[in-house]
Amino acid sequence: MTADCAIFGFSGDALRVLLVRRAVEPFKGVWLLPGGAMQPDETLEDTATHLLRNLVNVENVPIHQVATYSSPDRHPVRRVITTSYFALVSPEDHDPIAREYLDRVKWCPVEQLPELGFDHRLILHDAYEALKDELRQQPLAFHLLPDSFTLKEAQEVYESILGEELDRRNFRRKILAYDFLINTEQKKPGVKGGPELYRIDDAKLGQYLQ
Amino acid sequence: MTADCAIFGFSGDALRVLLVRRAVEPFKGVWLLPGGAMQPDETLEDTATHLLRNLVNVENVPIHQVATYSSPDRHPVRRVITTSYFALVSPEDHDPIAREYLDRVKWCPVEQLPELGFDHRLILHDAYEALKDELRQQPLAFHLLPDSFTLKEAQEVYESILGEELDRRNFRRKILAYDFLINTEQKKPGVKGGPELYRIDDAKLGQYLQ
DNA sequence: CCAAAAGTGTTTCGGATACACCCATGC
DNA sequence: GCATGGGTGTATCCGAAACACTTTTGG
Repeated sequence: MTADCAIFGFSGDALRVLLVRRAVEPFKGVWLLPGGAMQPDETLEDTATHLLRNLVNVENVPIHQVATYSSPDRHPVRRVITTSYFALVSPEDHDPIAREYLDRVKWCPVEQLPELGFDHRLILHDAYEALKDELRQQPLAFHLLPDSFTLKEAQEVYESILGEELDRRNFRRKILAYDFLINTEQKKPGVKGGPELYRIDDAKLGQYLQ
Repeated sequence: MTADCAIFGFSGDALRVLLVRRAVEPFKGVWLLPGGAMQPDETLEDTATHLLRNLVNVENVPIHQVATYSSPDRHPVRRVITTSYFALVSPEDHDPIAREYLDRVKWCPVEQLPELGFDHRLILHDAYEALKDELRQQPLAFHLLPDSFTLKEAQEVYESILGEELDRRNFRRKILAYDFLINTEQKKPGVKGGPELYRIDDAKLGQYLQ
């Protein structure tokens, strides 16, 4: 029993997902989603949370269960049932660390995926769809932004995740309708137009999540 | 590793869910959702499908995965991870059969649930929410109806599942917008108003499912 | 005939979309 | 000063919801 995690990150340009490369057989040299075996006294959520801590060194990032995959032949050697999760983090937080049975770790743009081992292509596809569904229903991407940010930057996060362009004015109205956005009354220097900087009221944002 | 299944049935009056009562310890005499252990060469979907065949003798009923529960203490004796599914069947198809470690099986109205063992109250709650979400998005309840039926009967199925009353005219327009409903040009006798009977084009209905 | 239920069409509302103008800044 | 981007408001569209009248049938 394992937990596989699609760790999505936004780095300022494109949405990326963390991939690892196995250093041991089977599937040596093949790219995979990071995964870990569930330990005797932990939940699958614990397992996924440990992955996040070990690979990208983040704590308290919400994880979302997606689905469970149980085909008997999905792993060529032994029976492995896996439950998938997704999480959203900022890649800058920490460089991913290759360790144990992995020899490489990389942030891969979701539009330029290599071949993935096992059934991880399917798992990633399902996780990405779940991420988009969630983002359309609740504002779960604001922890990717710096302490203060412009609405343009927030919009770029949304567009990168959803993979589509959004109307600037409609996006603005939609997220300003929330009350967790606080106008700092300051303008971001060095940018034409002088965009206003906003920050998040964490307590109020939390009310919209989950 | 087990699969637990919330088997929902519509019997003409209210939405019901199939509950079983354990005949052995632990939790002897306690009501539960039916569940089964995954066998070595089957998927969890297979396990859930076998439950449906053994308990209510139906085949080819679509099942929907809901979530996986892995808390170490959810089962008092040993570690059991379970993946939940829901399915929609017609209770008239077959009387449920008590066998093996069960001494009773019943169709229980979802509004009058007894105490459930383990964490099955939570599992059932999640499954019911998933059922409602799915029904709002796709017409997955028409196999509960007889070969020919009135729109009123179809509406009652929807209302029982969703637990809310629907506007007759809006409901009518919404489902007539689909092209899988065929007017048989016959009227149902014995009912005031002389409602028209419809039947389903299975091939076209299938296009809207999944 | 009359009560009850079925068939039909219109209005309204809210959210989402599309779109145009003015203002602020960097160069 | 001018090109680029930011801030603001309005018209439109679409699906959902609310709603009233006529027709058909059983009693």
